[in-house]
Amino acid sequence: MTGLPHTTVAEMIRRRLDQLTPTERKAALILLGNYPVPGLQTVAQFAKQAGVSNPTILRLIAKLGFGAYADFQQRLRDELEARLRSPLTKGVLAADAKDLVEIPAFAKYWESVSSAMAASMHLIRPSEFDGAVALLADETRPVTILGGRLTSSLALQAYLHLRELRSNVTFIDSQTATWAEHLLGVTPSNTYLLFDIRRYQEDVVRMGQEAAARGAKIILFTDEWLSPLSAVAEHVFALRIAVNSNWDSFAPISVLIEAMIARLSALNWPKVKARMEELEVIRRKLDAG
Amino acid sequence: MTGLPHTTVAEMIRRRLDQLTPTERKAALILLGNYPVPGLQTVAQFAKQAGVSNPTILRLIAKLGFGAYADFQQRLRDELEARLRSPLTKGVLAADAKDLVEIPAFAKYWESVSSAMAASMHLIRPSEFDGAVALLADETRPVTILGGRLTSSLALQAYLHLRELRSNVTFIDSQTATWAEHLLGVTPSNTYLLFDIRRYQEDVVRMGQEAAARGAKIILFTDEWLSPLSAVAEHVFALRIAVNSNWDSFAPISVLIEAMIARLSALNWPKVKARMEELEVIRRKLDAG
DNA sequence: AGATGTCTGTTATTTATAGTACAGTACGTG
DNA sequence: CACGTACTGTACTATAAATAACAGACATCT
Repeated sequence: MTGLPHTTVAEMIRRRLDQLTPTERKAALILLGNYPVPGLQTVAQFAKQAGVSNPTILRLIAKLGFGAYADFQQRLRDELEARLRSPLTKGVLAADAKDLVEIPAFAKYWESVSSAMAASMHLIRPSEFDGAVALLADETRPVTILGGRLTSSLALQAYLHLRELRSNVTFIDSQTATWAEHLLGVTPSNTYLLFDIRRYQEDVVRMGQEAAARGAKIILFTDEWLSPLSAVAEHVFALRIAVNSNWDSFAPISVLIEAMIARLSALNWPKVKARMEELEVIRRKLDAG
Repeated sequence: MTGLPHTTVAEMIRRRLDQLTPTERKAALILLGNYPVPGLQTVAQFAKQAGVSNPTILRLIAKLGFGAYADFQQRLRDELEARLRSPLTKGVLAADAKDLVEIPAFAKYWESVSSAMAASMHLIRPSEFDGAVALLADETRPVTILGGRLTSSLALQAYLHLRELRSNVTFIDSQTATWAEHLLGVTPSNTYLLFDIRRYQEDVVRMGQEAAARGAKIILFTDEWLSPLSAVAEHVFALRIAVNSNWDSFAPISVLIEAMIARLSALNWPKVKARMEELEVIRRKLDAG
């Protein structure tokens, strides 16, 4: 996370290539050829791959200015991380380092969120995603959406978008008093979209369990520590939401919702388009009147 | 070098993620988050980065089927080499996408959101960010939050979090009938937090203009095409929300909200902490009663 | 041709790393 | 409430690694 050196190891080598002895150069070229993988091996492995002896490698990295082989490897890993980092933060850090400007608070947070998002993406199984989308696409299945104290903004996001795409979508608000009535009509043909992250909210959990008991299929959005609801849910999406803050980030979950909406919308676009146009007409009428 | 195994370590982890113990999962997620760099470190470094103990790492890689940590690292290096050989266009995504027969829908969307977020980050001026945070931090200024038809989920997110941090926060819901009354009490000591993206919603715009006319300071979250409200707003955050979908992504705006919350929360943590603890006590009392 | 300096590999030493055994903790179960 | 089980970290050991010291080979210059 700290500021990266301006020059890469590869550059350092290229600059001093003619100052190296023949065997050292041999090793250096092997490194550049498959950069930076050979340098991530042990000295012995690197040496063997280059066809030189152990100390030659050590002398090479010493000439490059490293005090120890471990330092050299650390530098390679830092470079690699910066290079593989999601496009999100790639440019930012370099630019800020160049300007010698202190990284603003939001940029640090941004970076943290981006890595949570990258990690989260790997936690989604494509089949699970498709399964959930299929459930949501089925207009014969009413969809009910519910979130916790904080996550209800996510629930609302899902609701506001989903209702543009299809009918039979219900949002359950925070007024727990009304929840019992919602449960009354639950049958196995219901789909529940639930949001529950740490610290898991008892009433939401109970609500989900009851819905599941009545046969409803549940799609759950939770964190890596898994809401108790994961036991009864048909589809569980456990994302990485811990970030560099006292608060969890909703971004990964939010993006997953959007991805589902995008997919849903793309899958039956003609139908969705027709619906939205109709909606538009009605809205205009209401506004005019 | 012989043919590489078809499954990557990342894939293996994803498949068995639910069979891992909590701490093992923690380590696994760290690896996936900066894949594959953490795994190229020593066991001790990896463990420290993940905040787990040495043996946990070893148990993890044992569960993945590796006989020794060295084997595990060798596999990571092999993957990395194969991956870097082909033109590295899109970092992690591209490489992992190759593993799968075809890039899953959500991965494409993810990529698109990532670049929108990266672009958005550059559109934020640090001074503007600090200014807005300062406004929100000022408890003598009541904060009113309002969003449009779809963006009200963002408004709700801001509201739910902000009210944890400070008092005097109001959320205006979509019932336009009540809006006039909200305007009645507006003075120059009011702060309005508004969300308005294309296609800009007339009623929200009018509401903001009227509040501005009465002296309220306005913080506006909008898109790069700028809501008409930007003319009257004190602080304007114009982010890039267009993505590879029929719908705009809320993620950049959402992350900006979170960044502000995080900043606010960090700036006066003792006070915030005290408030949250008090809230917790009250909530428990209500639940019990 | 002999001597000197440079380069390189082999062997020995030391450091730190991976791996193991064990014990404490928390959690669920009878 | 006691028991058993699963999980996790601490302390230790064996091992493999990096590094240092040494010696031979080669080339170059006097």
